[in-house]
Amino acid sequence: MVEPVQQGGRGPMPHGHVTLVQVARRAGVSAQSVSNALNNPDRVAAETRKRILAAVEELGYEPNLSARALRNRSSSLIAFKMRPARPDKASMLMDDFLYVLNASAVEAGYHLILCHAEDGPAGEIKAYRDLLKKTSIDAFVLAETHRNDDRVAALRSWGVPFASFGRSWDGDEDVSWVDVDGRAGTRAATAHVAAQGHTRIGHIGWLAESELGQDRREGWLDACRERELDTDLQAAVADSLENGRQAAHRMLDAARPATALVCASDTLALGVFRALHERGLRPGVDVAITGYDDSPTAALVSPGLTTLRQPIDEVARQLIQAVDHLMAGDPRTPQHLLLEPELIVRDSSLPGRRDPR
Amino acid sequence: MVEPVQQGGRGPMPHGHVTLVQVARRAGVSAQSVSNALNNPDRVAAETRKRILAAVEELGYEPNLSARALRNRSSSLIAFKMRPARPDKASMLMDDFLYVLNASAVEAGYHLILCHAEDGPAGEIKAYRDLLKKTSIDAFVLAETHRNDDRVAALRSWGVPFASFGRSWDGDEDVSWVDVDGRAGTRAATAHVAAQGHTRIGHIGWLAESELGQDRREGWLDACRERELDTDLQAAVADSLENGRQAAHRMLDAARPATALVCASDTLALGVFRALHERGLRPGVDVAITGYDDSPTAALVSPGLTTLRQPIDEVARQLIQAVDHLMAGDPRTPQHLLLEPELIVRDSSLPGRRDPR
DNA sequence: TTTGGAGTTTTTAACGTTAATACCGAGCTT
DNA sequence: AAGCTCGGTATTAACGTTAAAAACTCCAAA
Repeated sequence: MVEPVQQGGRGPMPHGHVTLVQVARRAGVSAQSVSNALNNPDRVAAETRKRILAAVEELGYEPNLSARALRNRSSSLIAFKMRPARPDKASMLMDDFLYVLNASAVEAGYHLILCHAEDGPAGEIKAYRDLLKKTSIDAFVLAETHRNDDRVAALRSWGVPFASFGRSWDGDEDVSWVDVDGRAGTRAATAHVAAQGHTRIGHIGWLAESELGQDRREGWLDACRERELDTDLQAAVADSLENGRQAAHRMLDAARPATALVCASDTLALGVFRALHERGLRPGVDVAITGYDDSPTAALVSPGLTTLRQPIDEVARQLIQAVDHLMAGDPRTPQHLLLEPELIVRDSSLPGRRDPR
Repeated sequence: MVEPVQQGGRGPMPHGHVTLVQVARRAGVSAQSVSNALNNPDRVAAETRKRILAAVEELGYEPNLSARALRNRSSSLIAFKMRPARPDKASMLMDDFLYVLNASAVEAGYHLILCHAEDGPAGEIKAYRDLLKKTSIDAFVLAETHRNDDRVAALRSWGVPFASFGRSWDGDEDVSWVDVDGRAGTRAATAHVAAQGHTRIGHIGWLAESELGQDRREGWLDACRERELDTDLQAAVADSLENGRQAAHRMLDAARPATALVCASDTLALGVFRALHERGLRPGVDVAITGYDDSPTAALVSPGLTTLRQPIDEVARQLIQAVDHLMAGDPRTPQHLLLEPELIVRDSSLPGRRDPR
């Protein structure tokens, strides 16, 4: 594919692909020695190695991954499956996550290949299997694990290394995962509004089936209990703007209405914004609001939305490190890593200063 | 990598990878005949072919892509480079684009592999080159092309098929591209607010260097001229919330202030929201606003932001089709395809109905 | 002088696939 | 009957790499 290129200056650029054999000829050794010089440096004499590396440099040699994959059954590919973007959601940072995941993968000497599956969990497993059949994949990265995740079972039964963004909710110690402490995050958000003097703090969270939602709810409960505040204002709904809006109306219509609403997502929080808008109330000034995720939207709305920023960059980096360790047979694996989200305070939770202009 | 799996029911699932030779043995033919049965059906007798396909089915054979890549110098991989997500921007739909790009790629028998480059344009080209050196890539998909794009020159000089999201601004007819008609979109948005009776319509657009920004500005100019409206209210700024905010203040402070603002991005439009918020004015009711992109945020803010939705799903599909055609040596290539964005009308551009509740 | 390594390098073979070629028999032509 | 074409199939070789084994060199120990 790569044709003769006038790369301008800087050494001769030979045409076509440079192979081991060409490097070997140049250095006056066998192909195997070149391979060894690169992969098992201690097997070649220092002097020879220097000569070989010079030749590698000079010819701009890069090992061919297909050949290597064929021979070694390891492709230096890490697979990841994206979800379809739901239009309603406040953009899930997938974007950024994927970028860093890829960057980290490349840095560690891998490449990211995307996986695609049409339908539900069974389809996803089939997709993994098909991918494995046709091109050896070194490892998988999973996202959004849930209780009794079939994907985990499948990958494990195939003996393929993987790490998941999302802890193993069924307490399976044998899985490498990285996750964000939603409970601590929500507790921090709740503590923050409590510190503003609020005592009627409602929580708009996800359905009870959602482990993630339950985790976040616990944080709110923790903070309320620590302060002996009421915990009667809570909603468990599916994640959508409309549900957030309706839940907010309910909590503001209550006999003793909420003065602050802690939400399990930015999407829900923006639903609260809408409800306030409809009632002629002002976010922050009249009712304190916090979201979760620090989606791009949170920074862009007026007033800005107080929210929790997940360290997704770090999550991505650690996931790659985790699979890398797994592949290297690191004895300290499996790794478990629970990261803290960061509270980003904006005007939606602050009573004061309006119209800075 | 794939270990013995109890797949439960449905035929014997042999362990390890199934190879051509195994299928051949099962069907009582040579390996080459199996290969032909799959790749050159007309070279084998119908009867034999049937027997072979049965064996393929039965054993669940999938050709090994590494071996194929090695032999054919074609990997069925399509490479795409993501940009880092800019925090300030209203999420660029990359998410969705990438999802559909991958889905289409898989549907067409390819896989998407992500590319990573640290620094600017030179780094990107180097990344492409490195990738090509180590694993044959069938094609590239580029995004955000600009005038005199070095990447285009490089890929062409290497003879690698590629298609770009973004027309060839320098009028190079020899490139396959898919793009969205920003001019038509902005014209439609401007016409829409004009139809609401606005006559002082300002435009907040991007810097003149940006071909994309210039294209969108033309649409606004078109619509204004068609109606003989003033075109004195315009700003050319970098894409950020803050710039949008400042530009809006300027246009509202003018001797004859704007009553409607057509923006080149949702990010800028949200800057306008903020400016109005600071002035105690209401989007839609007091000043009509339109954005561009239909980012998730546009639907979530209150009031909803009128904006232009790019058919990115279609763009992604067409890009894959374009590279597919290129690889197939389709004589109708290169393809050029200019798609129309869709105006999404929300309350930010409508005077009436407040507080539906 | 032989033996035995240790250290270094080369040779061989294989990973799974497919283009190119060789082979084979049936049906033609001359 | 010899020669030819042709549809169908099998054989060979090669893509670039690396594990495994073989070979060679040098030197210390027996």
